[in-house]
Amino acid sequence: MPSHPTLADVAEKAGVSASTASIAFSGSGPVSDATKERVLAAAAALGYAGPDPRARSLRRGRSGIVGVVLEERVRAAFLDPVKIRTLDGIAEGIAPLGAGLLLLTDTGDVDGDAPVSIESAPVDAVVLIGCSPRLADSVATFRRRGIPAVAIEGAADEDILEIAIDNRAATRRGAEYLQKLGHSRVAIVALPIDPVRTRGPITPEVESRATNVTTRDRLLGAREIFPDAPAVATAASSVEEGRAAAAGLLADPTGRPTAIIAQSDLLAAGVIRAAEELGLRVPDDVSVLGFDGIRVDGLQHDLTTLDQPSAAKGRAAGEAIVRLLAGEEPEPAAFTCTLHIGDTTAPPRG
Amino acid sequence: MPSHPTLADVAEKAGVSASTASIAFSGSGPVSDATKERVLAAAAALGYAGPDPRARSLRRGRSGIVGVVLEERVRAAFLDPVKIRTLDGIAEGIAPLGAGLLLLTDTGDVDGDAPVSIESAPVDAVVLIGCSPRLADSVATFRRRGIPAVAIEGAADEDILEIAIDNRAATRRGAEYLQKLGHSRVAIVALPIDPVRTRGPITPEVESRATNVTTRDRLLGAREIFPDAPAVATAASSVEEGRAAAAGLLADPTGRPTAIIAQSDLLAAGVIRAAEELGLRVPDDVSVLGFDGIRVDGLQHDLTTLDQPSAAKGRAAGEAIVRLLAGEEPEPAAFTCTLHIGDTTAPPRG
DNA sequence: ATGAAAGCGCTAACAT
DNA sequence: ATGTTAGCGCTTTCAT
Repeated sequence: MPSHPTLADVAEKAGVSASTASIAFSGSGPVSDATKERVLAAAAALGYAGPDPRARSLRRGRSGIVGVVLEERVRAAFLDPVKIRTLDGIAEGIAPLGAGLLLLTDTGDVDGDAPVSIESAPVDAVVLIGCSPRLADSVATFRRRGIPAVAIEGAADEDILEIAIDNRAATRRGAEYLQKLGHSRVAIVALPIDPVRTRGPITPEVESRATNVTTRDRLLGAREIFPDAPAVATAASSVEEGRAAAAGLLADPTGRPTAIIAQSDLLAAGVIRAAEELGLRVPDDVSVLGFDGIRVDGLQHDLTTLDQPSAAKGRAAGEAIVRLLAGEEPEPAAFTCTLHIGDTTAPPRG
Repeated sequence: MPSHPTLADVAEKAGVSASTASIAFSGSGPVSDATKERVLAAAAALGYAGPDPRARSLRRGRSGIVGVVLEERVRAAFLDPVKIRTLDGIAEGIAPLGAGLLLLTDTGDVDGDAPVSIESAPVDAVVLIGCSPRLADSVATFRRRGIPAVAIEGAADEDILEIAIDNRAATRRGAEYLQKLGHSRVAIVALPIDPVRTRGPITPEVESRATNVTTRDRLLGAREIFPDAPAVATAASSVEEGRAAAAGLLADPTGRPTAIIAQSDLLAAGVIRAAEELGLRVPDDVSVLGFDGIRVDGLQHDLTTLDQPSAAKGRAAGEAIVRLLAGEEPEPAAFTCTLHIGDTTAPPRG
C-alpha cells in the first residue's frame, strides 16, 4: 500500500480497470452498482481521497479555478472597501461555476520564482480588477494562453471585455453640482496616476503620461467643468494620502480652493481631516466631494459622493466569465454612479 | 502551427529537445545562452506563453497554491472585518512562497458538481478559518490527500496544528471588568452556536450540542463570572442579528440586564442600536461589551471590547504553512486579546 | 458494462 | 551542454 494511493491502486484492489474506477468516481459513464460499490470500498480501504486534481485538470484541460488579478498586493486590496465589494460580487457572479477564486497580483515585480504568477496560474478564466499599468501585458499573456479575461475598469484601449462605470460622466455630474452651489476655485485630489505612484501636482506633462485610466477619466470629468482646477496625485487611496495632499492644497489662505474633488471616499476623508487640522470647517469653509459611496470608518460626516455600484460591477464580471466559459459572447457593460448629496458640500462663503 | 503550441512545438521549431527547451524556461539546469535565446525566439514566434501550469504541477507534484477554507460563503467572509484582517495576515505570512491564495468554502453543501471543492482543490497546503462544524471531515480529507493544514480557531479536538486566541480567558477578563463595575444582571448575545445557526435562548441542552468552538469558549469564559447569565444565539455576526437578539433581552423592564456581553463587535453595535431604539442610554442604562476590536462602521461609540490580534493570527498561520511545506514542524500558537475600555461600559445605575 | 490503449504537457533521471 | 526515456495520475475514445 503506497503512502498515497492512486486511482490505479484502487482499481487493482477492486479488481477492475482504471477506466472503470475513474467512471465510478466521476459518474460520467455507466457502471453497475455492484462495481461502483466495490471501487468505493477499495478506495476507503486504501484511504484514497479521490482523483488528484492536478492530473484531472491536465487531462480535462480545465482547472475549475477563476483568477482575480489585483493590481496591488492582496493585503492592500483587502483594505479597499470598493475592491472587497467587487470581489464579493465576482464570487456571487461565478457561483454557478462552483469554481474557486484564486487571488493573483500583478505588481510588476518580475517574480520569476513565484510558482503562481500571472503568467502561470492554473486558471480557466480571469477577472482583472483595477487599472494596472501593465494591463496590456497581462491581457496579451492571457490571450496567448487562451484564457478568457474580463476587465473591471481600466481597459480603455485594450482588446478585452470590459465592465466599466461612468467615471468621467459621474465626476462631471459631481463637479456640476459644485458649480451650481457657486464654487469656482476647485482643486482635485487624485488617485495614483502612474505605475510608480508618484505624488505631487499633476502637470500637463504628468497627465500625458498617465497610465491609470480611472484616475485619468475622473480627472477629465472634473476638467469638463473646472478646466483649470489644480490636481495633486496621491500614492494610494487612503485617508492618510488624502490628508497629506489636502494639507498642501489648503495651507496657503491666498487662493485657497473653496471645494475639493477627491477621487475616492478614503481620500475625501483625509481631505476633511486636513481641513479640520487647519481649523477649517466642512462644508462651511471647504466643500468636499468624494467618490465610491463607501462608509468611511470613523468619519462623522455624511460625505457627498458619487456612489458606485461596486458589487453589481463584480457580479456582472462574474456572469460574463460564466458566459465566456460557456462559449457565449457577453457584451461589455457600463454602470452608472449616483450623486449622493451629504453634508460635506455647501455654497462657498462670501 | 497549432492553436495552442506546446513546449514540444517550441523545441521542434528551435531545433532542440523538449527537455532542453524546458530547462531554457525554468532555468533549472545548464543551457548555453545561444540555445536559450533560440528557444525563446521560437516561443515568441509561435506565441507560446510558457509551460502549462497544469502539466507542470502534475509533474512537479506542487501547484503553488495555498487554499483558504472559509466556513461560509466568500461574500459573507468579506463582510466580516476580522476575517479580512486574518486573510490579510495569511497573505503576508505566505508571501515568501510566492503562492496564490485560493478561496474555498466549506458550506456543507454536497456540491458534487463543483469542480473545485474542498475535496478536490489543487492546493499544496490549506488554512482553515473559523469553526466549521464539519472541520473534522475537512481535516481528514486533507490528511488523506497528504495536504498540510493549519486551523485558525475551532480545532479544539482535532489533530491539526492550531493558531488560537484566548477566547475563554479573554471573555472572562471582560466579564470580570463588568463585575468590578458592579454589574450582576448580565446577559450574553452569542455568535452562531451550531451548523444550522439556530437563533434563540441557549439552554443547557442547546449548549451541549454546540459545535462552534469559539462561541462555546466565549460562553464558558463569561459563565466563569456570571454562571447564570442568560444567553441568546444569533444566526450571524452582524449588527442586525445583534439588534434583534438584544431587542428581546431588553424589552421587558423587569429584570432587565444592566450589562450585555456580545460575542463580536458587530453584535455589540446591534445591541447598542437596540438599546437606543428602546430609549435606553449606553452606558448609563446598559453597559455593552464587544469582542474583536474592529471599528464598527457608523458606530458613534468607542466600544469596550476585547481586541484580538487578527492580522497576527493570520500571519502566524501563513508562516506555519511555509514551515510545514519546508518539512519543519511548527508549533501551535495562541494569541492573547486585550481589553480595550471604551465608553460603552459604566457602573450600573442605582 | 467493462477493459485496453493512448495520451494531456511537462520535467527529472539518466545517458552522452 | 544536450538528448533520450520514462512517466506524473488521470480521463477518454474505442473496442469488446
